[in-house]
Amino acid sequence: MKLQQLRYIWEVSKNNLNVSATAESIYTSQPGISKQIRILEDELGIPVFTRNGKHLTSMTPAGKKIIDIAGEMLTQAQNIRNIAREYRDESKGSLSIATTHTQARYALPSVIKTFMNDMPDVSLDIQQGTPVQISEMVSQGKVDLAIATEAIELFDNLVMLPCYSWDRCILVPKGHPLTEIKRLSLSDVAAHPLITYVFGFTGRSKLDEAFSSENLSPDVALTAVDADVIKTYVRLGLGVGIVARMAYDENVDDDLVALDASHLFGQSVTKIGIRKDTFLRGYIYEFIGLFAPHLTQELISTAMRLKEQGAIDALFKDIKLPHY
Amino acid sequence: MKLQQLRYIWEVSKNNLNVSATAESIYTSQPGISKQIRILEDELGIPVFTRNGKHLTSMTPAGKKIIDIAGEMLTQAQNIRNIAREYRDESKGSLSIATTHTQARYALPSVIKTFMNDMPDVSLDIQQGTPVQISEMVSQGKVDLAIATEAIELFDNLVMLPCYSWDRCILVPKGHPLTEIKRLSLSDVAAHPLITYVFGFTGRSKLDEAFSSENLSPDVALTAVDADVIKTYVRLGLGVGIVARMAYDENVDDDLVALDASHLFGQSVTKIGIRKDTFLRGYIYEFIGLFAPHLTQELISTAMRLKEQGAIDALFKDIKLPHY
DNA sequence: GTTCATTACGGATTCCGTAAGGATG
DNA sequence: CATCCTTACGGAATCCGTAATGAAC
Repeated sequence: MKLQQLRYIWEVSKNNLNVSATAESIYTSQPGISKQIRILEDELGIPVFTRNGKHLTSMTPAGKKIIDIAGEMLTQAQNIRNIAREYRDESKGSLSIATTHTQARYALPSVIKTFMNDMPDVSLDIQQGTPVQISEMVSQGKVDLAIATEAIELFDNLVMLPCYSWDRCILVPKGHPLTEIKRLSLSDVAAHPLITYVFGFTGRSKLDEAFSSENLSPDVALTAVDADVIKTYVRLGLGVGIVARMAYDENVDDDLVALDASHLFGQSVTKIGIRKDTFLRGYIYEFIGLFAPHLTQELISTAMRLKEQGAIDALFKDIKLPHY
Repeated sequence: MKLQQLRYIWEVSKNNLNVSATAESIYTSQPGISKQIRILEDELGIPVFTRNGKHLTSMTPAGKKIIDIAGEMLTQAQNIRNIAREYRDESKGSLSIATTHTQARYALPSVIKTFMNDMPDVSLDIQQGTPVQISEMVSQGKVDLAIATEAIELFDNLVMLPCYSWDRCILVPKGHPLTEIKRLSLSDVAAHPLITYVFGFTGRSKLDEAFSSENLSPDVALTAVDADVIKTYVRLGLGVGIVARMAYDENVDDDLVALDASHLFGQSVTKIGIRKDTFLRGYIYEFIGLFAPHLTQELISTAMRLKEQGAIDALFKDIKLPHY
């Protein structure tokens, strides 16, 4: 049994059982993969894949289990390489982050500036996507970290670290009737057409919960994936915006008024997602610490270890999160 | 990185960093191991071992971590082989058990007879040792199961499955003064020289606890590792024996009297120990089920998964154990 | 007829053994 | 001087690419 062979069956399983496509994706020859898979199957004495003539049609039950374990072994092999690199040169390496527009635009810039200054030899790579996409990316090991408010909990090979909680505000143009009201109610807001985040984005679910709990069905005139777009349409007078508080900058957005809405909708929590079984380089702890100072290396390591169970829930229950 | 290389560093670490001894133990040449270790270190870019001239003196910090992970990977490789064998021929294979004299002599025979009848193609192998030795053996993967009352809990890579609880009895020759007493007390017993198990064996610790909780320090005249030896000396009139109840057979031991001692000493629980990260063949579940019917495949699998945490304690708290 | 996996084959590499060399205690 | 690891070297096995073959859709 060779690591290479395990890698091949694993890659083939991730490529719809298409050996040719797999060969291309990992830059090797197709017969090479075929051959090695055959050798492995011979050694194990069972087929890993079922074949119809010359096509791979499915995985055998044993094959499924074997491929799962192979995947874990490949992760561990990568961990060994990462440990070696960590000890070889602590400060060099790369860090890839997948996140949403909201984080990339408002929460991350200051953190990234500091990080790039502190760790000049780490190359950073920020990918953007929907919460589900970025969770998937980290789940598959294509990036190191996911930062999002939604969806991370859907992947159970991810450890979820709460970073900070935040509130929403209502954005209206100056002179809008809502600015006259001292303390907004949900029905005040629901009386106007709304402009807010697309479903599945940036805590949108909290909004829906709040309205439906009061049996309100507001007119959502327009949805967008990011606050900049929402602001643009608010400026055009198409409705009132509901965005994360941190998306309002009184210097830049001085033609708009941000009305406090923290009492209307529950707080949302932005989290970091990490694959539970990976070795984390020192500078990754560094980065997380900059983003969420309460997440010490100690705490993160414990969370990774506890992840196997629901036991992890208890770990964060006494932690006071920063609030924005 | 090759699995072979990982195996070499792992084996060397288990052989006091002696490459020659390692080579002998795994039937290969010493330069072969040296070479592969060097190649691995070159690839990783860091030394795994520290060297003083030509002697390996210790593991580097990175090396320690790497060897740990390598050990896990080797276990997983073995799991893959076991899965393959399981699907190839469910009923063939081997099962090795390490246990104590008490189990091998009194608790296991009927189970083993049934098992060998049910699974004629599984070759059984029973090893005997002290509780610590057998726990070590299963911890290192040299046997599949450990069965003992003591010591299993000391190894934290073992899952511990409670099998049955049992009581002790006091063995005396016929006509011994203790047979006159209706309900024995601890001080009654402590008035005579005692013959019982060696420390660290077969629930001996429960005995010590019981006596010391009443501030009694009995005269332990003789200790032995097994009940047969103890019985022999009781027959010679050298003292009263304290043995597991199951060790008294009224047919064979009709020259002795067994006095109930279940109220004097706490119950002991015999457990099975299994390495937490191994794949279990079907017939292993079969065997465990014969030994302890409440241990279903379902329950065992859950226990293995929960082992990572203390969470496992909760799993068995509502299970009613068989009692002997 | 296109897509896809297997078989065939040759060259380069790797692996592993024996033998010799040099350091440690 | 006995023990132990490293280096040197040669034969065997392995790996991986290209080219040809044949089955599936």
